[in-house]
Parts: sequence; structure tokens; C-alpha cells
Amino acid sequence: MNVKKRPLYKQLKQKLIQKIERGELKPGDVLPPERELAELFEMSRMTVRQAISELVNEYVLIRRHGSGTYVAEHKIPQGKKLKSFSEEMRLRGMLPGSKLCEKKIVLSPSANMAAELKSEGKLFILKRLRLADFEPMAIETSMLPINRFANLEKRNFENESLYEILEEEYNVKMTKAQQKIEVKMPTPQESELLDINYTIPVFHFKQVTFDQNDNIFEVAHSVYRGDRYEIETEIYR
Amino acid sequence: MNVKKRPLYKQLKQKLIQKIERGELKPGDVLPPERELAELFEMSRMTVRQAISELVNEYVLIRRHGSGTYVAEHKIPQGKKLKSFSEEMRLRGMLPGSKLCEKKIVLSPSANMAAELKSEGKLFILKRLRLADFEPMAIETSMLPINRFANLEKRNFENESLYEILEEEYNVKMTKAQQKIEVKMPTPQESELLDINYTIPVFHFKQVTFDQNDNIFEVAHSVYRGDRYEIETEIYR
DNA sequence: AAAGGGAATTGGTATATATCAATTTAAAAA
DNA sequence: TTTTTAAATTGATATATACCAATTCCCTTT
Repeated sequence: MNVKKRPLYKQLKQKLIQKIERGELKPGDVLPPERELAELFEMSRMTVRQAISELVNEYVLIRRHGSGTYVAEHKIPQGKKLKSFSEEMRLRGMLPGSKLCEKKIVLSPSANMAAELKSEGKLFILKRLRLADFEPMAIETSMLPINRFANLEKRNFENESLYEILEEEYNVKMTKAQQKIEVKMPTPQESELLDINYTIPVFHFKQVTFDQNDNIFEVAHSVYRGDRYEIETEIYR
Repeated sequence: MNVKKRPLYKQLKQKLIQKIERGELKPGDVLPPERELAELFEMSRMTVRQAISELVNEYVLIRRHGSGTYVAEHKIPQGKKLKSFSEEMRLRGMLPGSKLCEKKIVLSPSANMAAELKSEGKLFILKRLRLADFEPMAIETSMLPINRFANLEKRNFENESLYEILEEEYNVKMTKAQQKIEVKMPTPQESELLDINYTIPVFHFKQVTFDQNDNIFEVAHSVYRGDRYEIETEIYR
């Protein structure tokens, strides 16, 4: 007795994906026509269409009316990946740097802050001026629950990457982040730190960072110079 | 004779979206069952399912097996997917709108512009003030090569989606876009159109849009109000 | 060789029907 | 009342069929 609970169209989907992964079907290749696939796999054309439709939605296949169904060219590009400031500046061909502004432990964080971090107890706050080619680029303020990162405050952070420390010393890896990006005018302190005129607008990033277990381990606020920084991204339908 | 070239399922899609926009269907509300919708709109259940399926893919509806189909709560996630202005505002729970500012054909575009579009010849330029809940949100300027879109300039664009027209009339679907995002201060004209004080900074988007064959078919410049708009995105390692 | 036109191919839309599976509802039992 | 069970409801999967629409292909004409 054949135990089959897996839907037919999902089975076909999987077979098609396997063919692509094994290289039997390469990007740009045309698939057999729907009517032929139906015969080949002994299912109705409608079922074949359902499998193909899902793969089209997942950008794996491309349909061309009157022509055929093709394997998509771009594979899992997904324009923007989570990077640290240093990684990003290096990618842009600039030399990253850092200047410590503030390093403190907040004993009783505001309710707002605690809610964002979904954590109670003391917070470690790290405020750094980030440099690119020795010129100010951004002000980065990170907030972390100190109970997860004991003794973190003893580091100096001048020539150390926060994320590298977290990964190597505490085994916490960033895997996902949610960002809100706004435009603002800088405060007097911000424009002085960033060394820009008060008429230059800035990017405000509010980031919530998740570790490999999907727990929030950092909330960061960053202020980027609008005259030096621009966001580049690629998005897909 | 009734001239109907628009597919039935797309008509239903539009009707459902309208019901949501008009508030007849609110987030969390349950839709009539598929069998009932089929009877109501005098079409087969399969056709109803196709309409609903597409809306589910676009995060407008949510299906729950055995329970029903519901209007999605707009959580505004999905920052990384390519959307039209209208789709995005709808996701944010706002009513999209449009006001035509300028519609013209440029006979001899600048070398710069032609290079961006990788096309020679006349350009169609469409400048619209985009509204959200009847208030200005952005100024959107689209540039398209007129040789690919004959008679496009005869449309009125007041209540029509540019991308829908391109898809339905010219069979051009947007599949990829590259964006550069900057922060600027608005020009006097921009602050007047957007109805904001000159001290409010704005987002500048420069977008190059690709069709299903990976050809550039549009270059768009958008100016978004910094006091009403923020970018939300999720990024992964 | 080039251009035009029509047939064949291929995906797109639409209907009708049947059965399965998850959930909800309501009736029955405790 | 609470719990359990069965039925009804609702979406999910699958088949068969028909015709429309965009593209390709090939034959004819020029």
C-alpha cells in the first residue's frame, strides 16, 4: 500500500526543484509544456499548473504566454543582507573606524526601552561615532541586556567589532533585523558630532536585532549623515 | 454586445479590494465562503479561488482551512518586496490616491536620461502627486520609453494604476527594481506640492525598474514626505 | 532572400464536479 | 454545567474539459 499524504502538486514542485538543483535544468532552460508534464507525471494539467504557479510565485520559474515556462535566471539574490557597519563600509571601498562616545550601564531602563528589548533588568549602552575614511559617517547607539552579556562593559570597543565579540565570547550570532528608517534634521549635538551643518538632513535607523534563536539581543539607533550616505537596494516582485 | 476583455477573476479581485478600501470589509473580517461568492458573482468556485489566491499572495487576504478567508491585518512587514505606491499604502492601512501634475513627451531626452533607461528616442514622462488618505505623501516622476508603450500618453492616470496599465495593455510586468535612497531638503516647489514646511526633510528614491525579460522599462524619481513616511524592512544574515 | 500569413504550439481563463481535511457548530453524553 | 461526539461548514486537492490569446514556426508569396 502506497502511503501518500503529500499533495500531488507539491510532489511535482519538489521534483522540479530537484532537477534545477541537480543542474538537469539550468537557468534559461525551457520546461516541457504543461500538457506534456501532465502526461509524464500522470496528473491533470490543472495540477501541473498549480505546481508551476507556486514556483513562479517563488521566482524559480517564469511563464511566457505562447512561448513556454522557463527556469528563472537570478537565483536567490535578495539585494540586501544584514551587515555590520564595518562590513558595509568595506564593501563601499572605505576604511571603517570607530570612536567611543559613551559606555554605560543603565540600572533602571525606561519601560519603553525594556519593551523594545523584551527584557527586564540592567541595560548596557554603547554609543560610538562611526568613521569612514577617517571622517564621521554615523552615530551608533546600541542597547543590550547586560544579563546575557556579563562583563561586556569591560571591553574598550575602540578597535573591536561589537558583533564579533558577541559571536566569539557569548556565542550570539545576528541572523535577522527589523529596521525602521526615517529622515530627520540633526540635533545640535548630532550635527556637531557628525561635523555637518545643521541644515543637512540625516537618516535615522532604528534596528531590532535577533539572534540564532530568534530572540532579540540588541536595539540600536543610528544617525547617518545625509550628505555622505545613501541606501542602495534591489527588490523583487 | 458586452465588451469584456478583463478576466473574470481580476474583476472579482478588484471588487474585493474596493470593498476593503471602502471599509465594507475591515481587517479581521471574514469573507463569505467561496461557494457563496461563486453564486453571488455568478462564476465558478474555481474562478473565485483564483482571485482569492492572488490576494492571499499579495498579503491582502488570509485563508484558514476549515474556518474561512479573512482580511489581513496590515502589519506592514514585507519591506523587501517590490510594490506599487497603491499596494504599499493599502498595506499600511491607508487609502491611496493620485493627482496628475504633468504628462508629456520629451522628444530629445538628455544623454543622461537615455543612458539610465538604456533606450534612445522619445520619452514619456508622468509626474503625479501621490496621496494617502487624501493627504500628499509623495511626488512620483516616471520616465518610460514611448516606443515600447504607444498611446500611453492618452490615458488620464487619475484613477488608473500605471503598473496595471502596463501589465494589461502592454504585457509588461515589473519583476525587479534597483533603488538608491537619499535624504534631502525639499525644493520650494516640492515643499509646496507636498504641503510641508521647508524645514521638513524628504526621502529621495531613484528607481530603475525591470520587466519579466530583465529589460529596463522605467526610471522613476520619487520624493517622499519625511514627516509621514518611514521605511520598514527586514534583513537577514 | 525577405516578407507575409496562417496553422500549430503553449500558456491563460473558465466551468463543472468530486472528494479530502481542518475547523467550527451543535447535539449528545457525562 | 462540562465534556465528548457527530455533523455541518469551509478551504484544499484533483480531474476532465473547453475555448481564448500570445507566440512560434513554417509554408507561401513576393
